[in-house]
Parts: sequence; structure tokens; C-alpha cells
Amino acid sequence: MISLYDTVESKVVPLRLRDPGQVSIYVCGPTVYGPPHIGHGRHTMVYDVLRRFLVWKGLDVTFVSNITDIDDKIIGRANDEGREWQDIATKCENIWWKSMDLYNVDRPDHVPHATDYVDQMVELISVLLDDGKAYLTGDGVYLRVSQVADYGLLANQDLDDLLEGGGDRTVVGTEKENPADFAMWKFTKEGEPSWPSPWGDGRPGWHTECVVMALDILGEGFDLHTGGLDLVFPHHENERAQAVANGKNFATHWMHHGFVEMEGEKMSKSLGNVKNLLDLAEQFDPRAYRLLVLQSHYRSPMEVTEATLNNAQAAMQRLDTFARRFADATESPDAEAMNEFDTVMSRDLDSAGAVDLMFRKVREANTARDAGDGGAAGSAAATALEIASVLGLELESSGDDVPAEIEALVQRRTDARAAKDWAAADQIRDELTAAGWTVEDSADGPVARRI
RNA sequence: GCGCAGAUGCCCGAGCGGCCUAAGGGAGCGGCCUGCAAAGCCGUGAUUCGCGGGUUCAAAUCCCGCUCUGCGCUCCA
Repeated sequence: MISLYDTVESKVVPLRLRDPGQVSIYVCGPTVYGPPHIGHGRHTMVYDVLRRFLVWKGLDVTFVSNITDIDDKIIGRANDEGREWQDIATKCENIWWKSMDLYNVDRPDHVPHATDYVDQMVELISVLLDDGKAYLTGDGVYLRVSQVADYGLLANQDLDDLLEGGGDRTVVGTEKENPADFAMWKFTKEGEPSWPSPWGDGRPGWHTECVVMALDILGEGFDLHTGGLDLVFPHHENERAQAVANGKNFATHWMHHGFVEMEGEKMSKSLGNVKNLLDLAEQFDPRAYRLLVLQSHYRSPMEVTEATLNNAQAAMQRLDTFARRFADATESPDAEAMNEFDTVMSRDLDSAGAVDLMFRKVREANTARDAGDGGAAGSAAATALEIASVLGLELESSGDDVPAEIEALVQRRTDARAAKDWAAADQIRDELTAAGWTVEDSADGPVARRI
């Protein structure tokens, strides 16, 4: 069985499943108020790989990822730009999915939208109010954190330590009984969207959205709740607190991934707006970014620079060349190697180890083929290709469509070579290069390829 | 101040107490192959793992302290 690092236990533990053979996963999705950045890219690709791996293992995976389509940031931007908040949310969500497609992130099985769950949120808040777990103030409804016995479980800190703080933030909401209490419902202010509730028009708090949607779709005691390290506290802590206050079992496991780091100013200047996933995809092969993500462990900080992207892009070229070379291999993957893949990935999702294995198989395949051992080559190649597929790396095995004029040049070069007219052959190759093509003289004849 | 994550070659990074004189990718250099290239392959690249102690027959891996980096510390990042 697969083991994952659990935030609550602070160690790698075997994944315990509520229902054997089935895995339920809730991934905190985006608040749609702007374009997704490379941090979102890592976030979605890490869990995309987890999901692909679990499916490959034969598990029945239910993967839920929400869209937070109502939030202060969306409202803020709408007000700044004089637009409707729905317009911002809809457009940003479209851009989100466009980005996910570019980076080959599979769509979740369920995509709950916060605005579709307001009624259920109101219901939850009502129950908590009735139970005395929550209370009303002039600006909203708050959860009484002191009523949650193990509050601070995820943050791994006592309430007192949490309150102490070190930041320069001043605690607002003076009507709160305890500074740690958080808003589940916020009464509407001028120019803000609102929904009706027994206590007055308003909108739900961020933490309330996710707890309601996760429990509604996946049910009590679902297997895995994930997100970025920045969500551990307060977001996940508070989601859990509401479930616990309501007497419900929440997630069994908590998984959090590390951040993307860039060399500060230098990076953003040299790469311009490459922090944005769509812009990055225009300058680099999106698969290069996926490879970069795969090559570092999901909990480690990850360095992204122009150099690391170029590096990964070169590695992708190597993989594409390999895929073309073995496009018609019919052998099956090597069972022992796939077993190793399974072991490596099951150990806290060691995708870097999987990439390692994949590249070793690529070399093994190339070496075997050069040595004329087609069977061994095909098997090693099939192994590498299968691993690439599970990791969500789509390799380009078909080669480029060669236009007639390029084809003609290649033929002329072949003729010149046959006539041992090297000068002419080299000149034609220069012409091909100028036209953006390169030619590789393989054992099966010359192959033209776009540069 | 408290908590979490991290610090490994030129770069990115794996490394789960002995198989680590430390994987894999990229770059460089040398070679094989090639008419020359490209692709592919081989070789070379850290006797060393932020710093200082300690545990152990054995530590990059465990423990303690320190330094530095990122994140979080409560509607709002």
C-alpha cells in the first residue's frame, strides 16, 4: 500500500482507506480572481500525479477539487475594475481550465462551486449556532474555537502559541469572544454580493465552503485532504474545526506540498511574467515544467529559473527523441521494473525516483537497440513509456509533418550523399537549418525534424 | 517569539543508519559511431553532503545547538 507524509502525524504513514479499493481525495481548488501561477501549477500537477498513480494501481479514485467563486479577492477586483464579480469568476475559471489542459492535468471527478453550496453552508452554521458552538456578532457568525477540543492539531501549536503571533498583523473583529474565532458567515457590506440567511444577508467564509463541499461529496471520514503548505493553517485547521464541532469525522490524512521558489527579483525580471502558467507555456514546453515538478519531491521547496526550465526542456527533447525511436515497439513493460516504480512511488510519492528509473530505462533501451537486441530494447522502452504515461508526461512519438519542399531538400541531400558530394550535402543541410529543420541520419534513413 | 518545510557537485535535484568513494537530468570536457554532423552510447565531474558537537562498530541519513532560506501565526495575503 502507498504511504504518504501526514501533516498531523508529522511522519510518513500507510494510507488507510475508508473503503477498501476506493480512495476519496479532496484538493483545495483555486479562488478564481486571477490567472494561475506556477505555484498553482505545481499544486495541481502533484495531485494529478498522485491520482494517476492510484488509478494505475487499480484503485477507484474519487477526486474532488472545488472552485471558490465567491471571496473577498474576487469582490475586491470586481470593485476595482467596475465589473460584475460573476464576470471575474467565470472568466478566471475558464483561464484556469485552459491552463490545466495545457499542463495535462486531468479534470477532477467533481468540481463543486462555492456559490452552489450556500444553502448547505447556512444549514451547517445554523446547527453550530443552535449547539452553542458558534455565535453572532455585529458583522457575522463566528465559530467558538474553544469548543473544539483539539484545535491546533494541524498547526501543531497550542492555541496560546497561535495567538501570540509574531507578525505585525493587528487582530481585527473586536466583537469576537476570542481572537482565534473565525467567521463562517459575513454580513453583506455595500456593493457586495449576498445570500439570504436567518441572521441576515451575507456570504459564507472561505473555510466554511470547503468543509461543506468535501463532506457533501465525499462523506464523513474521507481519505485524503490536500493542499499547499500555506493552507495548513488557518484554512485546513478551520475546515476541520467546523466538522469536529458538528460531530463529524473529517479527513483521515492530510497531505501538503512545498512551495515554488524563484530567485526573487532577478527571476521575475529576467523571465518577465513567467510566473503565470499561460505565459510560461508560451515561452517553454509546458511538459518541461511538469518534468521539473516531478524531479523534485513534492514536499521540498523547488527552484524555478530560466536555467532549470531550459534544462528540463532539453530533457524533454531527449524523451521525445526516444519516443520516436521506439514508436512501433510492441513489447510489454518489464514487470520487475514496474514493480520498482510501484515501490518508489508508494514511498511518499517519490516521483523523482520514478523519473530516475524512467531515464535509466531510456538509456537501457537505447543501448540495447544499438547493440541489436530488439527485444530487450523494446521491453525497456515500454517500461519507460509506461512510467512517463503514469506521470502524465505525454511524449511526442509521431515525428513532425514534413512539408513537400523540405522533403525535396532531404531527398536532394540523400542523392548528394549517395554521390559522395559532401559539399553539396552539407550545403543542403545548411539550407534546411535556415528553414528551421534538422536532419538525422538514422539506420532507417534520414529523418527530418523541426528545430 | 512559536510552528512547519528546507540547506547535497557548475546548475536542478534523489538519497528510506551499512550495498554512498552519493541516483537521475542539464551544462562542460574527452572518446566511440558518422564523409562531417545530429541522435545514441561510453568515460570524466562532490573522498564529500550549511556549521559545531554527540550517539553508533558504522551517519548525508539519528540526537542536541547554531546559521541561513521559504511558508504560516486567525475575515483580508
